Amino acid sequence: MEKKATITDVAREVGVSKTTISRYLNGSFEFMSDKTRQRIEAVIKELNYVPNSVARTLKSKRSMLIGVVVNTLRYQVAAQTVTGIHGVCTKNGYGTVVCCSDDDPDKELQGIQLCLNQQVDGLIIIPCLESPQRYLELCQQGIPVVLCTRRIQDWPYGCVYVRHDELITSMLVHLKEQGFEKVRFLQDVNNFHKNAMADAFQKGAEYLFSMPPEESVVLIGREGSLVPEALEQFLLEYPGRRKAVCAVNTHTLFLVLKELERRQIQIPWDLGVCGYDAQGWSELVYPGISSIRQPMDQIGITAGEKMIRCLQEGGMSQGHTALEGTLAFRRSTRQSDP
Amino acid sequence: MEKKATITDVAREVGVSKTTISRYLNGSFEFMSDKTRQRIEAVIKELNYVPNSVARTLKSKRSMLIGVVVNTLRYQVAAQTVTGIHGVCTKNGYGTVVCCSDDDPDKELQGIQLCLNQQVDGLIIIPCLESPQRYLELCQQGIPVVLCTRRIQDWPYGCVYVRHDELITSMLVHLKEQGFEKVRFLQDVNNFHKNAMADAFQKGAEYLFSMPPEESVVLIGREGSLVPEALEQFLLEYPGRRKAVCAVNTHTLFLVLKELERRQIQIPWDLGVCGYDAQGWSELVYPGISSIRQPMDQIGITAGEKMIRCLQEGGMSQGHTALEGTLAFRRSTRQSDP
DNA sequence: GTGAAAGCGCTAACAT
DNA sequence: ATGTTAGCGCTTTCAC
Repeated sequence: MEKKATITDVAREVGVSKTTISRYLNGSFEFMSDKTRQRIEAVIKELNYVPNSVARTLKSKRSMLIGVVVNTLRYQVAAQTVTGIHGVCTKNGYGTVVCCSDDDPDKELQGIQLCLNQQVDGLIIIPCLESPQRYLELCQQGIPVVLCTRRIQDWPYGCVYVRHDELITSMLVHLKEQGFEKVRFLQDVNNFHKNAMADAFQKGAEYLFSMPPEESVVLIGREGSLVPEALEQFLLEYPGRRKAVCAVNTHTLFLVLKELERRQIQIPWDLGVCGYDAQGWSELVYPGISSIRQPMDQIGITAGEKMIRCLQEGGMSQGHTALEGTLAFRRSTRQSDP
Repeated sequence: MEKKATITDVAREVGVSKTTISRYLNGSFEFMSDKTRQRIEAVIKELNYVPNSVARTLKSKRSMLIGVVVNTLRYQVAAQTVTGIHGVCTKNGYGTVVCCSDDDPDKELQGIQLCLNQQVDGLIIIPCLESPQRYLELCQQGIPVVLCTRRIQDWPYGCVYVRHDELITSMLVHLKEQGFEKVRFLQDVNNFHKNAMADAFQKGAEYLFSMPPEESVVLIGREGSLVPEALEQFLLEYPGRRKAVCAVNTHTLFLVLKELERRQIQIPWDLGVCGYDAQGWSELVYPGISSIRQPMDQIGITAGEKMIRCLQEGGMSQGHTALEGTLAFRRSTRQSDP
């Protein structure tokens, strides 16, 4: 367990000052003799020297680290986004510090602070707060921030999101076309992002199905424990009408399908079903479940690229990028043939 | 954009030396007057002072950071493990630096080095190499290492894994009992972990089904592009015999089911199907797919706890923990009733 | 009980 | 082309 070599060791061995070594490390060999350069190169290899980035960060205020604060890693959705971010960062020589907020504002703050404390050069956040204030303050401190996945009003810097309102509206139009008469959105928790989705749903349901807002959305809880009740109730409501539910995320969709199978509800006869699906399994579930899919990895990649760009150019991140999701219409929302 | 307060600011404001503040920060108030302590407390709050952990790390060689190097984040499996690790670390005041190896030994090394460079206090790794050497060297450098998910021979320190051989064997016994006569394991890539699983399958297939090893396993590629061919071939082989396939992971299982649906193959009549499933969707796919499930979050939690413990006690990580996976036998591997 | 002083390993003026 | 010097913000002997 030999001590790791430091810049001093290298300097001594080469016979120059630390400054010269530091210059070499930072790529300013413009005014450096070829001989010195080669000598340094050799000694570094020989001593197996790796610059200590903690010391480097302390002095230079640049850590080559990017902070990533996400709501969760548990589900495919965020994990893939992180994968995308991570890939881009690594490719550009940046490391990542990943924190989870669990959609708790306090935890989010802790995560952000942990990152700041590590002197991250930038922050990519899936925000759990609707108000941009907290994130704006970061920018005022000079830390570039890219927001992703969730859309925040009045955010003047870079962000990447998916147009859920369009996706949801298209799905509603499809349901209408297929002859459904009443619809219900199964929302798990009350956060601004899910609320925005529910909102789009309510608007569409009001316009297309003449449903009052309070009738088109139901909350089923973080773990989806209320899914059975929610379904039971919707099945009893509007007797004789053709009804369809839309699940807010993969997990909810899964629970819905499980419950419907348990109760032997016939899809789409007794009930039409659609929802967000990150994995594609909905395609395989009888009779083929219509789904909404977001390009998660693309969100991550785009967010990462935005961050890298603004880091290279200096300044804040820029530009809102709206990514397209995709809809798959399958037999679970067809009223025609089984 | 006010400058962040430093220990010097606090010391000046309180009217003591940096040393005293440092003592306060490190919790050695034993020899400190109550008055001083309270005064410091107040000033810290007033100045909104947060100790700079980079400086702290540089001096003390402890970063309160744990490095996590996983093969991927793309899939549920690893992402949940990371979630588990992250939760435990955060709870104990540690941050995490996450790196992906993509199962590439070079990238893994890069990840490890990035972590070391950030002076992580410990490393939790899903190893992509079968040989313990690289990981042992870390320990020799004094960095505690916990290996997880994949089992490495001759690893004397802490590790957490699942007994895949038992799970696979049980599944094979089940297949035998259900009257299947030939089986095939669909492996995606050739790494030591997947090979160990394939190995267990081959052993079991030889013993229970009298199949030579080369007949019981087939490689279908990282993206599973060979799934159609593999299935086609297996369906043609052993005419008249009852056959079943077992997929090495969720993605492969998904592809298998998709292809079988496309070809209108009747499960389990034409072919029995089972495999690893991380999400539970297999339950919903007709006719109910038998599955193997690993307790991913538990792996992460256990690994995290092992790390924390050895960090608190000083010394290396200890103990092999084998976690139990779970089997679900469903109609996709029943020969009796549909 | 508290403080002075010497760094940790590196960078960045400012020389030369 | 290269070196001198003064720190970054903190910890840690050792001294009082």
